[in-house]
Amino acid sequence: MVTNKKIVKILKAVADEKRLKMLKMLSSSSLCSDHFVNILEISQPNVSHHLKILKEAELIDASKRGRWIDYSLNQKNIALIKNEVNNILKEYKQNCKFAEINSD
Amino acid sequence: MVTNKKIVKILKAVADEKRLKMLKMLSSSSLCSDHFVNILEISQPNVSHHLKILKEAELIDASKRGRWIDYSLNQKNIALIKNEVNNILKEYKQNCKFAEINSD
DNA sequence: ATAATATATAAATAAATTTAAATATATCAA
DNA sequence: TTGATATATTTAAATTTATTTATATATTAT
Repeated sequence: MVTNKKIVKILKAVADEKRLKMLKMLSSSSLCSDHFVNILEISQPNVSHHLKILKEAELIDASKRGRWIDYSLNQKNIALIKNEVNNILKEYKQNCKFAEINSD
Repeated sequence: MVTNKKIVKILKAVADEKRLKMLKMLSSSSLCSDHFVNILEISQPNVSHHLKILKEAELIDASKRGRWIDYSLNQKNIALIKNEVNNILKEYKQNCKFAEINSD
């Protein structure tokens, strides 16, 4: 079961121009952090920070390959969030209980 | 055409626990601001502020009825954002051009 | 071992967001 | 008109998030 808090965490992770671009970049192939540095033209620690947020939201996976770390989309969780967004606005359509909506 | 900025604005509007609850509440019927005050147990000016953010993201509509204002989901834009979220992670799957991803 | 490279972490600062408190506006009812 | 109600706006304070700068860790190549 996915809590409201978790969904908000995921949505917050996506709701950022740079991270949205990073996710789009990852949709074509897995990438290392220096790709983001070069293409988005932001500092390496900044990229590292944004990657951390995406990791903590479990939207991406990291796998070490020698000196490099390959980042890739976590397809399972991506599917999950798509599903959640699709449902957000219909799950309470019927038999709506406000008490339930207002829980965490 | 929907810009990246616009999508991020919408995602930011949704990426908040209170606003997410408000949207869920609105999925069953249109409501006035005091419903949110009572059910979410937050102050009236705070509700007003969150409603403004949802309005500016064009996720909800407001229609005046005497002393009250009825808020309702803007179904057109809700559909839009669902669609965008669904597409975010597949639109660049093929023939991905990073220059394009990194534009606004 | 040493130097170079890829990434992470920490600390400091800047910027954005959220909340609270006070006040304003608009409408209705008496 | 006066008082009550629904909502909005403004300002300030608190909190969270993003960015920068400096430094650390881990791996590889020489």
